[in-house]
Order: sequence, then structure tokens, then C-alpha cells
Amino acid sequence: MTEIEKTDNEQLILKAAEQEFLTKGYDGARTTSIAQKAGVTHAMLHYYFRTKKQLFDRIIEKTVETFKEAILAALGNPNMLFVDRLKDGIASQFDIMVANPLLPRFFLNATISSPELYDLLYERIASFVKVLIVDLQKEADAAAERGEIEKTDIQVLLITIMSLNVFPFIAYPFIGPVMGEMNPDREKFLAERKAENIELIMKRIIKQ
Amino acid sequence: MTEIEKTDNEQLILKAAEQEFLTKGYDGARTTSIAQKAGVTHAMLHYYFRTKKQLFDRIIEKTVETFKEAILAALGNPNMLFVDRLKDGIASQFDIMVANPLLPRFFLNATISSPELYDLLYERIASFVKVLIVDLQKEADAAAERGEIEKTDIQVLLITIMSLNVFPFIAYPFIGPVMGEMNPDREKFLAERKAENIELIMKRIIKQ
DNA sequence: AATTTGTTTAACAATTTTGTTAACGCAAAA
DNA sequence: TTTTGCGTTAACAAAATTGTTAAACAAATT
Repeated sequence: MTEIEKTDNEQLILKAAEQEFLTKGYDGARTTSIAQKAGVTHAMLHYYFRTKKQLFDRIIEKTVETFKEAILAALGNPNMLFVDRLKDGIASQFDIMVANPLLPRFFLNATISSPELYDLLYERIASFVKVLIVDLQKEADAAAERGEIEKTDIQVLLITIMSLNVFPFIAYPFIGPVMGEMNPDREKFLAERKAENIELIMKRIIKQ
Repeated sequence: MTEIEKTDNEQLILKAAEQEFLTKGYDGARTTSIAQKAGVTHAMLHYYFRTKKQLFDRIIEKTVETFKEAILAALGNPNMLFVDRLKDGIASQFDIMVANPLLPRFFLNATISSPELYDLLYERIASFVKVLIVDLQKEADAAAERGEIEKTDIQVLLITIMSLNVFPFIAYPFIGPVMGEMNPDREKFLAERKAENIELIMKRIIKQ
């Protein structure tokens, strides 16, 4: 075996594990299934990652970065004016969701089997978010002062944005069955949804 | 054992199973754990329900009714005028979520391990929803005609309502860690959220 | 009391899933 | 060439989880 192929097996397992864990969750994932997807014996999986839990932690480690990005995205670009910053932030977050549609479900699920995830999220994400919220709140207050927008609580607003941007991806499998195939075209559905979310927030904060 | 206790065993198992499945999902649930919670041997569980899957189906059967109620609730009371109907519907759905906070997660999770759930949801819920959407769309069109609200697509609106009303419950475990304990008082958080959701929808549809 | 019926228990069996080990192979270094 | 070390395989072991059974039991019916 050449060196490239060697290092590849570890990567193949990681890739297969990501797919397995993201679609089935920790409890539903099977190490044998991961090994099979990766095209290696399941002994190899244990050789490289020892236990299922350690392999899972590697996937968490990798995805938590994207998760963080997704949350921070909503807070927008600090160099833009408040309203534009917000529009841009909402759109950016939505785009990240489009690119990683399995992520929300995965994290919601992960909290069930690994409660220690809370601490990880806190140490990795909370500090950033807290600072940015304070910053954004100041801008919101200033914009409200100038009469551009209504007085707005950024924490409340952030939950609204997350709700609107994240829920459609979590619930996508339900939307068909429950609504009755109203959305044959995923692309179109997502484009409309993105525009609608921005519209909703704007109507909420812009002073009439 | 008295007679009351005897007949109760089946119920005790169902109750324990509901708690286990709702908090841990199908894959994470353990029949031994359910039996233990119910205070019976795990052989009893198999005596009454044969397999884990059959027990799970009983829980699905029970909870799908509440799930249906929750969705229909958002469509409001047909005897009310459009705007009031909507306000009332949003509030009602939110209240159902408060009363059944584990339900959304459970159903999102359940789709992973039982894909046949789609068919169940379709046959149980879709027919109702479809009719009510058509009904509500007519009312919305009429209200828009009268200049009371903006032209509104009810399917889009329904997804918005679900997003706003459901997401906070799914994500509740995250809100603390990520936002940094901004919500020490759950009651207060929920009351504010409910009002905010109604406000958001109203600002979106009411013609200024 | 004897019979029937449904319930309960404890021990066991089967299956699934995860984890381990010893032996083997191969490429690079000594 | 021998050695060293990592990667690989196959077979095995262990653990966890679900499912079964025979026998005991209890309550109601005859």
C-alpha cells in the first residue's frame, strides 16, 4: 500500500461515519454499517478509533464548527448597517442550512445521547455569541433611537431567526406528508422560504 | 397483589414506555429500562406487547393524535374572523406545545427509525389539513380582497407558524448553553415567545 | 374442590452489536 | 537480508439487548 492509500482508510471511515451519524443519530448508527460503507472490515474501525464513542466525538468535533458558523452567520457582518446586516445574516444562515441540511437534526438528536455536548457548545459557542449579541444590541438600540426600526431585543430576534431558518430543514420530511405534496420542487421551496423569512423579520422590526 | 394493581401493569408499562421513547427515541430506548421504570420484570413487557416495535407503535398511535391536534390547532376556529382566527390558532398551538414539549422532538426523531411513519401521518393528518388549508385560503383571499390583510399563501404561512411555535421547544436545551443562561425563568420565556410569535405573524399579514 | 384462564416469575436462549487478539503482510529502515 | 513498525485480516470474545419458555401462581368459574 502506498502512503496515500494508507491515510485514506482513516478518512474513508470518518466520511462514512459522518454520513451514518448524521442520518441515523448516535443510537441508530452501527459501527459495522459504517465500516461497510467505508469499504473496510469493522476491525479497522476499532483499530483507528478504538470505540464508537470516540469516532462519534470526532464527528461532533468536525460538525460543531459548522454549527457555530451557522449560528454566528445570523448575526451578520459587523461592518454593515443594521438592517442590511440583518438581511445579509439571515440569508447567510439560510444558505449554510441549505448546504448542511442534516446538521440541525443531528445536533438536536445528539443532545439525547451525549449530554456533555452542552458543555462543549457552551465553551465553543456561547462566548462568541454573547459578545456579538451585546454588539448587535447596541446597534439595534442606536437604529431604534434614529427611528429606523422598532425597539428590538436581539436575543428574542435571534431565536426568531433560528426558528424560521432552521425549522424547515428539520421538518422537511414532514412537510410533504402533512401538507400533501405541495412542494414538488425543493429548489423553489427553499428560495421562497428564504425570501419569506427575510420579509417576516423586516416587517417585524422596520418602523412603519 | 390486589386486582387494581394487576390490570394496572399494562398501563404502567405504557406510561413508562411513553416516557422512555419520548426522551430517548426509539433507538435509544431500552425495553429493560422501560420495564424497570414500570416496576415489572422485562418478561412482562414482552408478555403484554410482544416486541419493542409493537410497544413503540402503541406510543405512536397515542401521540399521533396530539400531534394532529397540534397541527390543526394552528388553523384556528372556523367560526372566527380571519385575523382573530389566526391569532387564536397560533396561541392554541403554542399552548399545546407547552403542554407537550417533548412531542416535536419525538416525532422528528421517530422518522429516522420508522419511515413508515410517513404513511401514517399522511393518512391521519394530510386529509384534514388539506381541506382546512383550502378553507382558510378562501378566507384569506376574501380578507385580502376587503383590504384587511395582504395577499397570503396559507401553506407558506402555516410553515411559518409551525417554525415559530415548534422550534423553541425542540431547541430549548440549546438556548441556555448557546445564549448563555439568558432565560432563567421558563414561564416568562414562554409567555414572551408566544406573544412575539403572534406579533410576528400579524405584522406580516396585516395591511398597513 | 377442580378447572380454567390469564398473569407472573426466573431462568434461559438468540441476536445484535461492540470490542479484542493473534497472526500475517508489506514497506521502509537498519 | 533482517528487523521494525504499521496496517490488515479473520476469527473470536464480550457485552448488551431483545425475545422465549416452562413452571408457578392467583383469581374467577364450574
